[in-house]
Amino acid sequence: MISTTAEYALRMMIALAEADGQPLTSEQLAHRTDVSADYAVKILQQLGRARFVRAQRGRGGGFRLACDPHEATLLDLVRVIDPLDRIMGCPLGRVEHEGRLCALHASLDRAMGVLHDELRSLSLADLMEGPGQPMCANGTPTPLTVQSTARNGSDRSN
Amino acid sequence: MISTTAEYALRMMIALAEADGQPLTSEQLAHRTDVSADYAVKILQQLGRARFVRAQRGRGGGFRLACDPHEATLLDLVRVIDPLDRIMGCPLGRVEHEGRLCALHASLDRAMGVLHDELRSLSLADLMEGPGQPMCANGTPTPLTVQSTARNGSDRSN
DNA sequence: CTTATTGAGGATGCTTTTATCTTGTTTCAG
DNA sequence: CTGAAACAAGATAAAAGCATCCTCAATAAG
Repeated sequence: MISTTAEYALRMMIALAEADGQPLTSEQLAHRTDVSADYAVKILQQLGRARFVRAQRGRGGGFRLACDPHEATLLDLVRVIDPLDRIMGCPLGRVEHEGRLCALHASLDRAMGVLHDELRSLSLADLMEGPGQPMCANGTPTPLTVQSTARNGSDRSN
Repeated sequence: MISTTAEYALRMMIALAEADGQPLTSEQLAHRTDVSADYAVKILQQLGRARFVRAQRGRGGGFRLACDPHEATLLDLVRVIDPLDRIMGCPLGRVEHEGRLCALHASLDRAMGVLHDELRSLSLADLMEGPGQPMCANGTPTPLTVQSTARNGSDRSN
């Protein structure tokens, strides 16, 4: 659904938001979010070009949040990395489907729509954990493991 | 959101559903759905192993639908190709987040949940076009072009 | 000014996904 | 039985995503 790089970006944005204005070096961010230091820099550069963070070079430098955590939505942040585009016209270029997508693409676009809505409904501030609840990642390097659910309706235990 | 291979799979399943029981060769399917013939076979094999289609070898053979178009959901079909997994436990393996995901992963899982719901709400039959409305793909090879929407609420013109 | 610190950005390599190629097996017609 | 039609499956190749490495530029301390 979203790329691993996009998840890294979200983790680092959360870490920066929790740092509350204080600059963090790429090394610190990488360690806190369990992202490799080299790759973290690359992602932070993309976030910088999108104006979500500001970088300060040299001694005492680092990265600081450059947006209001209550304003920046998950959708905004994810889309810095993943296009996550709505389907605007027939991907196959069929003229008769312009302005009126076929059932397949209309459905896929609708799915993208609900995904957009969901990701837009949450801000960076919503993802900040309280002081006692550390974010998922603080220097515990572990392999990524994810499992599958069969066919259960909705199931939002949150 | 979903891979191009998954979209190919959906296109071919629609073409098979519209063929109404009549077997279609991989060549015919590839042509109708604008997928390369070689790659189409690979995807059809995956759909066959998942029991959504049945293959008949030899002269006069081809692929036939092996499921009820009203029963097979988009979710079922897409997941033959893309895992599209819910997040069951902390992807970073943090013990304190097992059974209770952190805000980030809870949110990403919720987004995956609404995507599941949306894709599960539609069946293969829902994607079949009427006789006058040909599916998006009938031998018009054109590059895939998709565009982006800025920040517009919901926007389900469907 | 020199040096240490820190981000910027290009080059490179590894892995996964996407796509193609080649060989084999099944099936039917003649 | 032979040959053509058609799927099966492994090997290979090309492209995209993920990750690392190296050199350069900016900044601050001494």
